[in-house]
Amino acid sequence: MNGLTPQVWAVDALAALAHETRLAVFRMLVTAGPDGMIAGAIAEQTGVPPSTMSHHLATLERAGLVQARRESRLIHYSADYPGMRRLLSFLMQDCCQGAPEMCADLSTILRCPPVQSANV
Amino acid sequence: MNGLTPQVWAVDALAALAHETRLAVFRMLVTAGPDGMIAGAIAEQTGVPPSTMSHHLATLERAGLVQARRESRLIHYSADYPGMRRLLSFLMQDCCQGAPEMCADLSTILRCPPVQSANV
DNA sequence: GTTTTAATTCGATAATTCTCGAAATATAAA
DNA sequence: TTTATATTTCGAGAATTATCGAATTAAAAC
Repeated sequence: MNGLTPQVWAVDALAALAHETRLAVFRMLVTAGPDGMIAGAIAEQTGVPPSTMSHHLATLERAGLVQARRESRLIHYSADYPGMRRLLSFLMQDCCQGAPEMCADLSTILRCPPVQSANV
Repeated sequence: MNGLTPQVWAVDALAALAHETRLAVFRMLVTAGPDGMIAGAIAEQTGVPPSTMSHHLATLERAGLVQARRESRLIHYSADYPGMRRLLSFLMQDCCQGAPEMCADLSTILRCPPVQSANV
């Protein structure tokens, strides 16, 4: 998908989220929804200088966890849902081998509509 | 639970996994099951010197992702299932706000027994 | 007690990541 | 075309993390 093994990609994605500011930004962007937020607002709302924030956003983007979209002078950053889903799915499947002790029932604690499970 | 806010704890846990060697070790320990593996075997199997591995194991333990248990001279490390579950649950609930684009149906791709979902 | 084995801690260096002001780029408005 | 605004890239210092041999601790065997 991007020339990296799943492990290496996962390490990058985990590292991207393993930072107080970047984790906060990702959460903000999830809350902001598909339109996301413009770079300046992200920097301001977190109290981080624009150049520093730019690096953090680039890190998140390289990791496939956020997307940038230019709209005239403004750059909108938004959460990359498939990217995050890929990470969750890696952690549950590859990393945890789907072990029920870690993975079972996680859906039930979410506000996801309960799956009409295709029973085996 | 440990004097840290959930965010700070999550950052530590993510950072612990955001390393090629440590991610590989965690996966090994999940595969090894509840008995885990002794420190020496982990070091040998990954080709990392014991002192280096000791640091990595300590990092994973501090993050609540593995457990150490001494048995005479040997120290067994095993995956901390509740710890990992806490991380997954943080990522899905707090971080992703349970957004279906990221979280829905993740259980269905696992070998978890399908949940007898308590429909609303 | 001494020796042996397993693992950790120490200590010092190397490598990476973080931070942020200054300079550069991109786009639009005047 | 100049000016203004939004953002990034550059560059360099600070901080953190990684690595691993040597020394140390822990437990058992001799």
